[in-house]
Amino acid sequence: MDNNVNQDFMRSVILLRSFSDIQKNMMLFIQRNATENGLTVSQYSILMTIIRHKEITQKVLGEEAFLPKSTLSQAIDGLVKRGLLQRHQVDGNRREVLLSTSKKGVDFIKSIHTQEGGIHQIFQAAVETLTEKQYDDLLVAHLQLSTFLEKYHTEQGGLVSD
Amino acid sequence: MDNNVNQDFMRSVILLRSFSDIQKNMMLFIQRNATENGLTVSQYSILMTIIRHKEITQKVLGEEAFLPKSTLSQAIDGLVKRGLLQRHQVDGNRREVLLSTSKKGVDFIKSIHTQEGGIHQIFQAAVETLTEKQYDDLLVAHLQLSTFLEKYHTEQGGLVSD
DNA sequence: TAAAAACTGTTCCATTCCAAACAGTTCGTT
DNA sequence: AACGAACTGTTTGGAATGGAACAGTTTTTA
Repeated sequence: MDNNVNQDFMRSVILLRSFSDIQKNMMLFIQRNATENGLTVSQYSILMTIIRHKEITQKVLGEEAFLPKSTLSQAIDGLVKRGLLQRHQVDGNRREVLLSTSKKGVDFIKSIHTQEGGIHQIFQAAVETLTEKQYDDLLVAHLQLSTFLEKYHTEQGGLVSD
Repeated sequence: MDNNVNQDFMRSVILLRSFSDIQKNMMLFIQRNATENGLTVSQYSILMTIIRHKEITQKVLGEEAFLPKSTLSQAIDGLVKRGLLQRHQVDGNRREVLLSTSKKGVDFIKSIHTQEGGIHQIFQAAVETLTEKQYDDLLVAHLQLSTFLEKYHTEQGGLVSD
């Protein structure tokens, strides 16, 4: 019988939906939160990524934020024009562009973090309903899944030949 | 000291990133999987939602798939033109539209499910790296978070006044 | 040290997305 | 029944997205 096969399949579908539900719920908050602050979701991602680095090249930023370079280039343009980011040239490298947040940018990001009803506030409240153990287990399981998925990407498109 | 406040905040940020990582990894697969089959991501979502119902109205479909009705209307148009979905009128209700999959649609969805290197195949392999307990705990924790987030939505925009 | 290849970022444009305006239908009130 | 409000789905128009072509820079190869 293919009962096992079918059951494995169902387990995967159920978990996929579970992620999907959370993801879409979060996206609604993020989209609203971004729009309220005059940002696109891409720009929001960029800011949240860049804040974790002092400086970062566009290339690395694109990898971390999972954004195609064309989108990145345009989104950054908007942020620079608003004075939230700065572009630098690196000495001895006229190809790569270094990005960093301006004072104004840092303040702006902080204000988003603490915004009433923003994704960060709400998600923090949500996390507080979890026990320590639940939280830790969750991170471990997520990392396990993430690592697996990432491995498949690097195998260029998930095509595995023997 | 606000050490605790800060720590709570960090915990939430870390988990948010953890979800974000998985989400973006999954999106890469889904996007590729959709494009390969000539679908937009919205259309992909629609098909995956509709397959779990025999019939569904556009309104309900929109709620389950978290898609705005304008996007929905156009995405469905494409699917109907490709002969994957059918629109029906309900007797005694000339406003709502009932949607269902055609035979061709069902076959199409099945073929996506079993596609080599598709999100379903890869995610299933990923899920198999989890123990039963990890899997069950994951679902519980997700549901807990999902429920919390959903509650905030219905509170129309997360604004809570006393 | 040329020429070719690879690499980083920009520009272009066709497609997709979604808020808002709209059209038609149903419900509620009088 | 008639009016207005609410509801479901479509159309419209402007913005966001991302693949592909491109421009300039650096590295590799011959």
